[in-house]
Amino acid sequence: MQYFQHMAVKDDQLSKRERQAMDIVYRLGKATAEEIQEEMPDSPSYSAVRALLSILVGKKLLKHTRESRRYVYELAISREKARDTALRKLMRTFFDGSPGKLMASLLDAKDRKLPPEEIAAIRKLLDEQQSS
Amino acid sequence: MQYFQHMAVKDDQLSKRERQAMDIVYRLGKATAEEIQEEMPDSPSYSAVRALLSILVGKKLLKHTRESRRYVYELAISREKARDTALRKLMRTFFDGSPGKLMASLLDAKDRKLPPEEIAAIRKLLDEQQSS
DNA sequence: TCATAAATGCAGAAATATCAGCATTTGTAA
DNA sequence: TTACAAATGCTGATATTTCTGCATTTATGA
Repeated sequence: MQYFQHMAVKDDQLSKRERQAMDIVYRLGKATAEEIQEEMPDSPSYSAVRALLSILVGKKLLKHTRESRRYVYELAISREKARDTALRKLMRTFFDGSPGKLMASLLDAKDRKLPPEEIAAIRKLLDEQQSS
Repeated sequence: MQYFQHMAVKDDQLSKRERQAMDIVYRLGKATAEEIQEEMPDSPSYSAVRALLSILVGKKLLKHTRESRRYVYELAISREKARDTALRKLMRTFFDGSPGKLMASLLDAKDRKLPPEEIAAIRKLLDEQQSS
């Protein structure tokens, strides 16, 4: 297969295993093949994980740097950017693209309890939104 | 393949096309094969889409009901439940599982502006959280 | 009623993803 | 420097996913 040189592959174009691996790197920030293997559901062999990671590097979603004897894999784009993309997608899919609806859903959950200092922090952000 | 009768297949066990289709149904709530076909990236043939949807019905992720001549597909579990699952996963992957961090990120985006009535609604929810 | 258009059901071909195994390279420490 | 352990690179086998094509069923309206 031939990959685009200039643009990362879209999120919904990943195979099952590719997505599983990406989710792990999103969460960990950076990881070795071995760590990723451990985290993957129904852990594939080490060989299989490395093959998979090579594909993701080819797709420009990950980059790897050698650390002494082995590769460490990390995101090719910033975690913040990836996070924002994922957040937007979730909003679009489940909340009609409305951040307000998403927040309402977060606050509505009966089993979630925000610590007071986080509540205070959010109030502050709301003030800023309103005044700007 | 044999599917579990009692439990929906986990989110990270879906193939690329399966996930694309599910995302569309999550967004639309319910849809015909034709609508799903139109929404899918690199729209596959109508036949291919129906084959895919049959698999998802087999996996108990979708259910279909006949409406006059054709099937209409919809979620097997409530949209709200699916939404909550997705939200939790996003929190875990990108926000250390903290709803506060997620909200902060939503409010922090410079390009997003919440309408005043939504801000008010959120303040109200915060009050309730704090008093309960 | 019956011709027709529009949908389904299914079998298996084609494409893609996943994986294992092994030769090779690389770093380490004796 | 050299033996060894630990990693990579790569090829091709296997498994799964994706898709096509066609026979069949179903609703509609002339």
